[in-house]
Amino acid sequence: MSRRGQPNLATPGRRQMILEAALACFDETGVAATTIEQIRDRAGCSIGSLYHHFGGKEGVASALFIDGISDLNAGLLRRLDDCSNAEQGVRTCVLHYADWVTRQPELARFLVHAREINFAPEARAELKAIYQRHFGAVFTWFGRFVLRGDMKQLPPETYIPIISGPIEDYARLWLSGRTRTPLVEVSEVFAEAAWNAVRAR
Amino acid sequence: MSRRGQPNLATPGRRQMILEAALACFDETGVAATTIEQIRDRAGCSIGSLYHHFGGKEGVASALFIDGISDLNAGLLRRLDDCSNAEQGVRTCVLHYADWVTRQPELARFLVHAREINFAPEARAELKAIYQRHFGAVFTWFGRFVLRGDMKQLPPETYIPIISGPIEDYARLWLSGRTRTPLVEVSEVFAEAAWNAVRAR
Amino acid sequence: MSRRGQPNLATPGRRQMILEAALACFDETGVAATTIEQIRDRAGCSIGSLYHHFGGKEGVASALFIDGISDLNAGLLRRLDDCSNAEQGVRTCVLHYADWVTRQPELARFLVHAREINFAPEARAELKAIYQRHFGAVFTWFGRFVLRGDMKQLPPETYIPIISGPIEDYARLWLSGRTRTPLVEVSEVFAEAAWNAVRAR
Amino acid sequence: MSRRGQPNLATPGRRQMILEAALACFDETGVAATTIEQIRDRAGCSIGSLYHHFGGKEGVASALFIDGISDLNAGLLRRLDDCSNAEQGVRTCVLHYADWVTRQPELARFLVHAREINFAPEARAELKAIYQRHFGAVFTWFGRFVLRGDMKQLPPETYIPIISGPIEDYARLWLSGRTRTPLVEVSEVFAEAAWNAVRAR
DNA sequence: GATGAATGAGCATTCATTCAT
DNA sequence: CATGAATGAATGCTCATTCAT
Repeated sequence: MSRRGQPNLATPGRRQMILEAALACFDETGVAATTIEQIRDRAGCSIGSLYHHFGGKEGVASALFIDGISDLNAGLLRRLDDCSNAEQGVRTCVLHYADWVTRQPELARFLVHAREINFAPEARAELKAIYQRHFGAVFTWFGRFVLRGDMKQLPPETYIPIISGPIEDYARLWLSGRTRTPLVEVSEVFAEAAWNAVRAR
Repeated sequence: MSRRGQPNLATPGRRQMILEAALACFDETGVAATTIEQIRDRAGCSIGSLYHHFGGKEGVASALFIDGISDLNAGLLRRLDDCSNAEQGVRTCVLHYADWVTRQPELARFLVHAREINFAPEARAELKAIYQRHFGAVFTWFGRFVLRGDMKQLPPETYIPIISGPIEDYARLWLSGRTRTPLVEVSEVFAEAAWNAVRAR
Repeated sequence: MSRRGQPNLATPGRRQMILEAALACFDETGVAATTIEQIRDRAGCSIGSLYHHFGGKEGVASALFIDGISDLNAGLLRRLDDCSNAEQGVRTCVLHYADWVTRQPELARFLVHAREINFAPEARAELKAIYQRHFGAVFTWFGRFVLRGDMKQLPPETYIPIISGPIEDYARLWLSGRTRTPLVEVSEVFAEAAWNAVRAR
Repeated sequence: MSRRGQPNLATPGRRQMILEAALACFDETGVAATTIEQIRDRAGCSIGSLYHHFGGKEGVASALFIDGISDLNAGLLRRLDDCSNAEQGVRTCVLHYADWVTRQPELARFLVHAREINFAPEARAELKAIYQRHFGAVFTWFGRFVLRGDMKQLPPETYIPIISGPIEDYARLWLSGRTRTPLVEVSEVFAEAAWNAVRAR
């Protein structure tokens, strides 16, 4: 998942250390409130090094976000490959999100708060391309089941909120500590609700 | 809905002008990035005046947020009063949110981005009380229908994400300009999906 | 010569103190190399105050430059008023420059090094207007003597370099300490040379 | 004119490429504002290489300046060799400067802005020696005509400002784009003015 | 000779907040 | 209640310079 060839595969390398330090800081303090100095402290590198590699806080946040969203997306597409009907597909969307968030809550918290990030134009473009590719693949996957009559025919832009909205909402709740029931204990409920919301009758 | 006795009901007064200016600034620049100076410019008042009335930027944001959330909540409870069964109640939750966001998008955008606000302890306490009162009333309203078997029996903390998650997700999409289809054109779809997700079979 | 109404005529006021401190710093260290901190130290004010009044180093330099050039120009026009023929006018241009530079060498040094200043667009516009007004007046004054045949008819843009170039060149030399002979001791030589360069034969 | 023995006369070599890149940068951005990084970009070399050859930005600027001034001076002495009287000599000083500036405006612009350069002590010493040698030769050349009574007897330090000041002033004007009339079109005017300013009557 | 990652002192700038008028 | 000059801690960022490879 590393986005650039590393000169040395053995050591984690400055780049990776900075990314990890930044994620921890963002998670504790929020992206906006985190200072370059805090990241520098935690990564144990110099300010110059940080700028050399990422060009600033936004650069770090962008790299982190793009890596994270790419991993989340790739995981879903892999799991959809093993599904053979609409219900499995819908449930997988919900369950994969719950699993992924449970496994890496810091990164999840970061992605969820991403609204604060001021992406540079290039990062913005890269993100847009990633989204288009991903949602293109997802819609292609589900399209046949809608055509076949297994799923309701709905305005296209409503499928994602209907299927993923509730589990994302609950994940936000859990990530922020406002509920203690783990995601995995309720993910089946959300999977069931999602399927009921879009299945054809 | 005004939270403090006003010395003069006729004039909008400094207080209100500042709140309006702040909302516009928050909407354009984001809460964190908005400076006192920008609010001052727009409100046409002095820095001192702003501090006199609200004690700082967070004070303005808190007042705005509490007024907004109170209005949103009160509206829902009023409309639930006119409902007589579970399906009407569930649909009303979705439709009221869609209506309210459509009528005051700036305020909605502000509430949605509220994560950035650093509420003072008192404001935090006031908010908590408001939420408890509100959700207590809402759960009381729906409780009998669950007991009566009209709605599924689910883990309590999942009802709100399941019913409101999708429309809130879509509202975020629309408020940020990433979709052009107005909320009212799809709110029926979300109301239907919500009801299907929680109705008993 | 103060460019803004002062709230208090008795005290020099922060504004003026900052200008004086800045001139001293610019003179010792050069505009580019002078730091805000140095000006702040010398003026005995806070950083915020400096920004409040001038918006940064360039703002201070602009104000200083505009005040200085205005004073230099105004003095010349006043002295030209007392001249009644071309020779007196030409000599006055040279002698006034020499006198002015001798009287306020720090300010002169600053004006001469002004190339380094990064004027804000507004300051640039104000300067342009000042130059146009000044040189308009000067050319009007001399115009009749050219028409009358007292002075050579030359390409218009060559008069100023020919008349003022030598004394300005020498002033630069003297201001930088590369010659020790005071301006006043040689200004008659330059006045004579200037007149010989442009007089009609 | 190369100042160090080159290992290879055929290729322009890193050294020359860096000098050319630096001149272009200095011309566009000014010496003080140009960064090592910009020069590196343009020269297509590494930072290390730049330091290896010149020891830093000032080193590049010094080399450029010394090469430039040497070329300008040498050209004048060559042309003075062909002159046989005072008037020809004076006119040549003016015309040579105009020609040289016209032929290499970027280098001329750089020499004119040289005030910003922070020469190293050795460079400073080398420059001083160059100036002494040059002006010694020039004064020797002109000396006999002053003694012979062809030129006015003036304070020695005023000759250069009087003869060269106007054309240098105009060159600055033209190099900065504030006048559009080419130097060659007015250089005769300045040559004439210079001669009139110093000729004996 | 060439490379470029690493360094960190140094600087400009912002902005919330105070308080005398 | 209103004003806005004054404050200065906090922060982002630049850029010359070093040095191991």
